[in-house]
Amino acid sequence: MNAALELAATTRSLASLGLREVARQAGLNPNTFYRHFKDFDDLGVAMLDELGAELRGGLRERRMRPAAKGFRLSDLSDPAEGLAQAQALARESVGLVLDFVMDHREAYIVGIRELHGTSPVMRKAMRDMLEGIAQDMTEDLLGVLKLPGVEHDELIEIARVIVRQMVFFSMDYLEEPSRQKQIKRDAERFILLLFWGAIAARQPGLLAQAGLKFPDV
Amino acid sequence: MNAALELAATTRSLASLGLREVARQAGLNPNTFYRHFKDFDDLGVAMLDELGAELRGGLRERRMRPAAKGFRLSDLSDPAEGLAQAQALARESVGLVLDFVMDHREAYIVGIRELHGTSPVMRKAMRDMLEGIAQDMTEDLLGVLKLPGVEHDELIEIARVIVRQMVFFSMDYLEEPSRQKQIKRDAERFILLLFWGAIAARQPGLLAQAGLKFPDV
DNA sequence: GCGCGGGGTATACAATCGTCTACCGGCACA
DNA sequence: TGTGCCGGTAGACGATTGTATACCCCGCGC
Repeated sequence: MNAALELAATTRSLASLGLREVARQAGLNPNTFYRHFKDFDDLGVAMLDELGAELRGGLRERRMRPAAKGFRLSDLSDPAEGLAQAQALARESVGLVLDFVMDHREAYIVGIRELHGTSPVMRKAMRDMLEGIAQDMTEDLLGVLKLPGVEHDELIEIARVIVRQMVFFSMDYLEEPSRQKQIKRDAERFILLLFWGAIAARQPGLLAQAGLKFPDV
Repeated sequence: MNAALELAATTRSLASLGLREVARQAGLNPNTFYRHFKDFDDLGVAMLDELGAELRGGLRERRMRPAAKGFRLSDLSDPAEGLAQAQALARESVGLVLDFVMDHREAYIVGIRELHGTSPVMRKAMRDMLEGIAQDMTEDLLGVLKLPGVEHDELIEIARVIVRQMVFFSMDYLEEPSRQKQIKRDAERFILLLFWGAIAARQPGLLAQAGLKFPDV
């Protein structure tokens, strides 16, 4: 698996790897590959299991860190408070994801490639992992902050959108080191815009005074 | 180019195509390839130029269609009116993109694959095209609707985010035909949430009454 | 009338590929 | 004490690949 990652980091595609190639890199006989994996998909899934678990676990853990925990408040009805928490949480989570991708540069790039890649198996595995992260995020958010009137079903939709958008932000972050601060800012802002929209959309009375009504899509 | 597209639609990756393979499919001699393209990147860019122009042009054209034009109002200061327009425009544009990807299924899938693919050249070409679409969208939006207080710089940020998110929505749309109505709804809702957030964030007086203030990121 | 170059072809080359069959050492376990 | 099997090896197979060299024909411009 290490050999495959090293090769993919330069060749930059798992599917395009030859099994002889990785065997050579690993200093093993080509046939030995079959002793461990039946497919290249098999290898890919195994790698994703490792790295994916690390990312997902890391995200959860860091969401529970002091910095985040400091914002844990019990049920609060003040929307402004909720928004302030959302901001802090967004900043924490964005920083965390971007740190992770910097720490696992090659693995991350290779992984993202598989997200729209050739193998249906890998595509599904990647999607499932992103979905899992979105689920985690929803759960954590529900526990940590109360966005007034925003329920689970709505929150997970938002979480999915955030996770997917972070794929792009992360790629930019890796590929344009000079713009990293700016990108981080944009990502945070994007998330807040969504929360802001979600809160406002569910507070009809709040904006009704101005003649505004969120369209019922 | 047709041969390459046909092959990529089944093999589903441009980079993984062999030049002998496409030559065979095209009924030509392998070496003939070199008479037209020096690289596979070269071929890819040529294909993207064709299809990309069609998508981009189609989008602009359909944004100017009667259905969209009906919503063209001159400078209006009523935010509610702006939001209603935004909704109609979002619906029109989403429908348009999703129609296009349905009409160019294979080409679209192949293209998206290159967005995070192996070749730096193709990646850049794809990014540039998406950026172009975002620019178009910004321009059109500025012409058609006035979101109070939302300026060009802010709008293009939103446009970029929308375009990228539509990449995912489109893939879902293609791969889960049974959920198409739902996906279309989600996409529209996502866009509205953004606009909603943008409007609200720029109307401090509007929500200040409720003690809300959009954080200054 | 001639040259030349653009599009197309034929053949050949060395590499690499995935897979098949067969062999082997060691460890677990009966 | 023996027997399986797990991880690793060796060699060979036919297929396919990218590219190099060389030949070809048609049409256009001088």
